[in-house]
Amino acid sequence: MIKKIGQRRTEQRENIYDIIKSAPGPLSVYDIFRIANEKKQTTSLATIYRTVKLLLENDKLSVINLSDGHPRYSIPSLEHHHHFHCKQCGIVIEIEHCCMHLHKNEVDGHIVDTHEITLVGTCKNCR
Amino acid sequence: MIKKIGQRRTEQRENIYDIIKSAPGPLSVYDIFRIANEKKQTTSLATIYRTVKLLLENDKLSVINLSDGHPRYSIPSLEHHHHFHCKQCGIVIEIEHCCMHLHKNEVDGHIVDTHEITLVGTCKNCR
DNA sequence: TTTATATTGATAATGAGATATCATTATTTA
DNA sequence: TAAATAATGATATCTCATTATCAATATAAA
Repeated sequence: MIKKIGQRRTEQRENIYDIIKSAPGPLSVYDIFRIANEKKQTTSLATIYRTVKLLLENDKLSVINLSDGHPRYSIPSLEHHHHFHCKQCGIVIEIEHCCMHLHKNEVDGHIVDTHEITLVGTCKNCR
Repeated sequence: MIKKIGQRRTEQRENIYDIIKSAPGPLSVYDIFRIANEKKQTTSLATIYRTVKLLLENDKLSVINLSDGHPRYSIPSLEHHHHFHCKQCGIVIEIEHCCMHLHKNEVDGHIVDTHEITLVGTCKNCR
């Protein structure tokens, strides 16, 4: 249960936040929409976009961008972690381990074919 | 110089391929457009899109997707490598080293603030 | 050099994600 | 409970990357 989202507490916003919070990994807008429908919760896409934007502006969500072009949102966590992206079903799952375990082709029961690493910072020309 | 792109050899396609080949890292469509303009080469955006698509279909290019939503293209290389993404200027540079060097906050003179790792494969539910 | 046609450039059209609109509904405060 | 107004839902609109169109041009083969 989050303290406050926006100026009024609404069922839709609570539901959206809870869906993101209880997911095993970051969710896209359509993931949230689908899960809400499965739970028989009435939530329009417009409200999901509005709520996600609101949560982002208040630093209550973090974003990751994978290769499929759909940003995914999750509750920010202090722990350093990475993601597993299933090519078959598209699910994204948080991985506790860091890069030193990459030599194994299996993590938490998932088969790892490849990995993508992007270092982010300031290049030597911009220093 | 590439052997053949499409059915006819054109200056525009040669130029586009050369721009990608001589870049320090993968380029977006607009990167290519900008560089072509800087070189006083006449190349329309449509032709860049067409040429990139053509090269992709013939496995002469590989793609990476970063967090800004603009796919970037480079000549495929056999070596396993990763990318450095500058938050300031947006440039993407190939990095020779792999994950075991991530404990350093500097690579090739670039300052590394964070890194993003995505493992790609088949999740245990899809096995 | 001529002919056939692949390619280009300019621009209109498309498509999809995200946002804006606005009447209706729900929430908060008095 | 009533009043004020924030939020929702349905949908129109916007934005922007990408694709399609088509006349003009460039390339390759005869």
